[in-house]
Amino acid sequence: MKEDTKTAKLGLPDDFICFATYSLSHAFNHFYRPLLQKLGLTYPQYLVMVLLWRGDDLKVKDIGSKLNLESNTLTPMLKRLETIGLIERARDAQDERSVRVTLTKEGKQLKEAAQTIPNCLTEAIGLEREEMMKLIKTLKTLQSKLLKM
Amino acid sequence: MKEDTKTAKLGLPDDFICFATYSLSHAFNHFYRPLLQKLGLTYPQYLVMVLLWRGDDLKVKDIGSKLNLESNTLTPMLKRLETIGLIERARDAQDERSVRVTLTKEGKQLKEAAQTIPNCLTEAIGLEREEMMKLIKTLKTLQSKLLKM
DNA sequence: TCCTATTATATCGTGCACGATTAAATCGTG
DNA sequence: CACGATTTAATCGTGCACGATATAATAGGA
Repeated sequence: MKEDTKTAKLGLPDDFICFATYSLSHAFNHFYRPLLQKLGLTYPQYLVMVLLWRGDDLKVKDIGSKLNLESNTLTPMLKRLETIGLIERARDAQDERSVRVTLTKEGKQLKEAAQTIPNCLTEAIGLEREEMMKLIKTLKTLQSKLLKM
Repeated sequence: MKEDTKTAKLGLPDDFICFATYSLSHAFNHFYRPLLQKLGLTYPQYLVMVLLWRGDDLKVKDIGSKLNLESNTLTPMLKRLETIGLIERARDAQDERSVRVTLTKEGKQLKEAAQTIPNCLTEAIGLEREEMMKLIKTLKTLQSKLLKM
């Protein structure tokens, strides 16, 4: 594209990488939207469901630390997932401060319908697994450096 | 709640590149927030300002195509930038469908205060220029594949 | 025990993301 | 020239992101 020459000329690669990430993040959102619409999920809701499919019965705190989100974002989101009948929320009997999140029968069943999604992505981007893992590692390294500041 | 538990041990599926991007995008947000707070800008607002600092007088459409955003997001955001006195919005005399966005004197002056931000990022991530350009190219390739679906 | 600090979740306000829709200007073709 | 199609912004509703704050439960120490 034209903006390549434009930005390169101005010598702001550092700005440019935040542009690239910002843009790519939206692109993933665009890509997933139609697939997730069939499941009745938004993208962040899908991430929560993936976590629960991998290990049911998580505290809000657990979900938050894995997705880097806090209760101000998660509480309303989990309430929506509860409203549509995919999860249940209940105070932990041992520690009433915590809320435990568990899958309902419907929530567990949805996993089947979601199985094809990762394959759709793999086909779309057409990267070898090893190449992809390398890229992911690079992105994670970058992220940890940013958050350490 | 230190970063090591937030990033290094992110319990997300390692083979989901979308998770890494999602997380990295938020990490950029976290990184920029305190720096931008001094300028009175949010992260998306900063991206718009960077575009305008690179080349003043852009149509809403131009900004949108570079940031992958549309008028439903941009119009309110640009109005806020106008309210705080950094930009001006005016219909294009040649084509009244378009709105041209230009920097005010204050908007141009803010560029000086923003000059240090890219250096902060460069120091934080510690990547060689060439390595960075390579990564950016990879991200852009990925994005174009996703959007082609 | 009581008191204070910490922890976990919830609430509120502002701003961004985006599908759907609307309205107006312009374009293209007959 | 006329008129339907396209283009460009704006508007609306819902959901997410997040700082600030509130509330209740628990932990730890004097």
